[in-house]
This record gives sequence, structure tokens and C-alpha cells, in this order.
Amino acid sequence: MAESTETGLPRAVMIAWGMEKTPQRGPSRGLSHERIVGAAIDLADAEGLTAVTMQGVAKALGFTTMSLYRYVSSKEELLLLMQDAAFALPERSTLPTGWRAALPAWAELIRAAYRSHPWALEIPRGQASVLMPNSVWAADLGMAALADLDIDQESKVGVILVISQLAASMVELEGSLAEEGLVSTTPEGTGLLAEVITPERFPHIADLFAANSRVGADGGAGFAPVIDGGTLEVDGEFGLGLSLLIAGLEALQRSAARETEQVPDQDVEGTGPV
Amino acid sequence: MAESTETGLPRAVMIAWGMEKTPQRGPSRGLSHERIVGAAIDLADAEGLTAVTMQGVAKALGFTTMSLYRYVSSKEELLLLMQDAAFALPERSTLPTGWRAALPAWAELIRAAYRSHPWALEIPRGQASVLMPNSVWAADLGMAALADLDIDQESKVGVILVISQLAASMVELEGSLAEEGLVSTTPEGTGLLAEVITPERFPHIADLFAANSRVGADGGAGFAPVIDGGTLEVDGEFGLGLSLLIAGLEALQRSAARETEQVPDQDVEGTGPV
DNA sequence: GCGAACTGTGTGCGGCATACGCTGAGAGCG
DNA sequence: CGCTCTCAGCGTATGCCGCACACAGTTCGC
Repeated sequence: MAESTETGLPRAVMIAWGMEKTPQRGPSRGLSHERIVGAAIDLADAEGLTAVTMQGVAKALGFTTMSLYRYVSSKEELLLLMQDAAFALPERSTLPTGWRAALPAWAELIRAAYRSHPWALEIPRGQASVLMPNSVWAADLGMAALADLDIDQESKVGVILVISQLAASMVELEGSLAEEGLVSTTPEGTGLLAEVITPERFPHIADLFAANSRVGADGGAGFAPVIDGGTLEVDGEFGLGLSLLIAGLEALQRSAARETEQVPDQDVEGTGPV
Repeated sequence: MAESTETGLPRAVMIAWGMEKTPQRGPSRGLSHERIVGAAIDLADAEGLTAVTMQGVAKALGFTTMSLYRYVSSKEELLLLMQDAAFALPERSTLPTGWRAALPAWAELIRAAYRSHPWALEIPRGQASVLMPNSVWAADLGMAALADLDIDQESKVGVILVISQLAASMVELEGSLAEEGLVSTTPEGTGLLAEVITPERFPHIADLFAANSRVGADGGAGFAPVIDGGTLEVDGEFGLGLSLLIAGLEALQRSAARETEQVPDQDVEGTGPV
């Protein structure tokens, strides 16, 4: 599906890293990858990703639709370039020392990046995405944050991955909740729901829906971040997940340390892949 | 964006819960929501979500395109119904007792559900999604799994949310990696990458790309689940995240218990929202 | 300076979601 | 028992979309 050049790399990767033979002959180019991606990003920021059409981008630049195809071989490729550009972290970000402080700081950087361009999360993420410059840079920074944590390299990658996925999920959730406010704010709606979400059928969750019109809303798992008087608690969910992971890492490290001292502790890894 | 009826509830929610006034007069209906959603799901399973077009679904049913609009007011609504239908957990799933065992079991149920219909993850998840029947049911089951865990209700919801998001991310990642195998399998590709991903520029991650052509690939955070001789370690990442969360929960519980005994421990929550 | 390489344009195709008016079936009421 | 009104499914049409392709004009290497 992903266009690949004869190098085996998707063309978008080549473009993003600047490994593109720019032609010498012919008229000078009126456009550039940067301008095209920039215009597309402006469009997405202003009107959402659905507003990013080849015709829309071209019109914003004052060119015809087809002229874009001299720079980008498909819309998918443009989207990949947008995704990477949107994921730029602030140049030369510095992290606190010590993984306990560095990891949350890094996580917040990632989350901020997603937040600034939430539409980037709607773009399908393929294998090409990792190879893009800003992805690599963010991963490098993440590994740096964990430099003084005593677990193996692969697990570090896993932690980085899990946290960034968590950040992505939370931003996505935040966005979908923010748009157009809460659902079922009318009494009729909640009344109707109360008829089907009964404590008999859903003993463990019905009260969350029923209680003083606080209503859960979901993000894809099918679950409800609790809404508190209109203020979302997405921040809280993110912080909770993060702090649990950190606590888990500490436990993992402690148990590993004890193991080397030949004092076996409960095995935290034991719960492993189900 | 989400169509809402005069009840304040999105129409898709009404349909999914069976709260629809079916007309009394007129000819008998040749179609039904169930048949339409079923046909759409079959299409998505067989050829992916992009194959789900109104015309495609209609043709599969032997009806014209526009006849579908008597049952579904937009394609978005159909997609929401598909999303919920795809997320059905096995009827009457039972969980082990004790949250330590129940939580991984529940997580695996969720992951299995996503895995059986991966295209469901591509459907944008809005606020309506939580209110759908299978979402509510899954949430209820998750809360049941945590019944004997001694933390407050809101945190439980957070844990449920985080885990389901993790499962979703991992399934999505798994799918994007599986499709069309690895990228940059040609020597030219890795060579080119080695030119730009240098240890000088990316001191903490360059070796992961360089080392024996094991190559990282990403899922949207910009990070690399390590590939091991062609076998994905997505299972491992999922298990790692899950076990870290469980260890974190144990630590959280322990520290809470000590606090009530007036013996302050290190505050695990302290790392909280950044 | 001449030809090859290259740029941006115009036109057009097939596919998409969806609006609207029509016909005739069938149920409920009288 | 038959009238009438509701409603199901159809045909047609509109306006987007991504993208293929041939063409005309431009600029550099030789």
C-alpha cells in the first residue's frame, strides 16, 4: 500500500529526510514539499483533516490540483508528510535528570505535540511512520529519558511505546469529548438511557450513568472517563496511567535488584502476556 | 456532527438499544438495521473498511443504494452501528476472581474483540461510542474485574480506560506492522537510513536501527516495537504495559494502606499529571 | 543553440455520499 | 369492504473526490 521507491523505503520517508534528487533541468519549481505540507497543515488546523483535499490545498497555494502531484505521488504520501511535520517536538528540548522526572516530562512533550495538531492522530499510522525524522527524534529523546533506568533496551522501547500510545489515546479522547459538548444533556435522553442501562443488567456501572447526570463518555475502548461538572478529567486519566506505569517500573526495578541479591520477591513480570 | 434526535441522544444510540419507533403503516420493510449492519461488517471483514460504501453494502443486499437511507440517516451512523456490533464480547464471559487475575483476563477479552474486527479501530470514536450497548457492557465487566480492588470508583474507570486504549493501540499497531511485511528490507534502504540516523545525531536510538538489520517500526507515537527475526513482539509490549500497570496498582494500594496506618511511604501518586 | 528534462495546466474518468420526486404496496379506519 | 394515507424502494441527478494523461511552455547541459 505504501509507495516504495527502488530503495525499499517509502517515498515519504525519503522526502522527509531530504534524500530527494531534485531535478536540475527544466523550469524552476514554483512549489516545494514544505509549502505544500505547510498549506495542508494550515487547512487541517483550521477546518479539520477532512478539509484537506488535493483541490483545497492547491487552491490555497494558488496552483491547480494536478500540480501537487509533481511533488507528492499520492494523497496518502502527503498525509504521511503532514503527520511527521505535525509531530515536531520543540527544538533542543531538555529533560530533567533521573528517569523518574524525565519520563513524565517526556510524556508531556509528546502529549503537547499531539495536542497541537490533533488531526494527526486520524492519519493511519503505518510502518513508514517510525522511519520519519520526528518519530526517530522523539524516540531518541524517550530513550534518553530512560537512560539511567536499569532495564534492558527492549523493555525501554516498550515503555516508550506504551506511553506514547497512551498520550495519543488521551488526546484523541479529549478531542472527541470536547467537540460539541456533552451528549445526552437533555432530561429525555438520560431518562431513556436509564431505562436500558439498569442496575440489574449492568450492576457495576449503572450508577455511573445514573448518578446526578454525570455521564461517562468513551474513547474507543468503550469506557467512560468521568466527567466532573463539565470539566473533563482526561488530564487525570493520563496522569493516573503514567503514574501507575512509573510505579510499576519502580517495582520491576526493585524486584530485579532483589533477585540479583538472591532474595526472590514476587515476580512482577508474572502477570505478563495473557 | 453526530446526528441527534429530539431526545438529545445520537440516533445511532437509539437504534443500537432498539429504542426505535418502527412505523406501523405502509408496506412491510424488506430490510432491517441488523441485515444492513451485518452486510457492512461482512464487507469490512473481507475487504477492509474502505470497501464499505453505501453502494457496496446495498449491492451485497440486492437493494439500491438509496434504500439504505430509509434505515440509516448517514454513513457515519452506519459506521457507529458497525463499531458497536464489532465490539461484542462473548456472551456471559466469566472472569477469574481477584482483580490480579481478572484484570488481565478482561484485558485479553477486549484485545480479542478488537482483533477479530480490526477495522473497527479506524472508525472515529466519538462521545456516542460509550453509550452504545456493547461499550457499556464491556465497561461493566471491567468494573466487575476490579470489584475487589480498593481504590475509588473514578480511578477504576481510569484504569479500565487506560487498558482498553492500550489494547486498541496494540491491535492497531499489530495490524499496521503485519500488512505487507517489513519496510526497508533492502540493503540500499537500510544503508540510506544509516546515513541519516547516525549515532551522533541520535545517540540513544541509532544502534536500534543499525544493529543487525533489526528494524524498529512504529505505531503512531513514533516508536519502535522491536522486531525479532520477523516475529512481532506486540504481544510482549502489551503484556509489559499491562504488568507494569498491575504492579503500579499494587504499589498504589500498598502505599494507601500504609498511609491509613500513619506510616507514610513514598508517594506513588506524586509523579502524577505533569 | 538545440534537444532533453522538466514544470504547471486542461480535460476527463470513475467512484463516492446524498438530495428529491415518484410509484405502488399495504394497513387502518370508516 | 373499500378508501386513503403512510411509507418502502427506485431512478435520477448533483457535486465532490483522487487521479490519469497528454500538452505546451521553460530552462539547463551539451
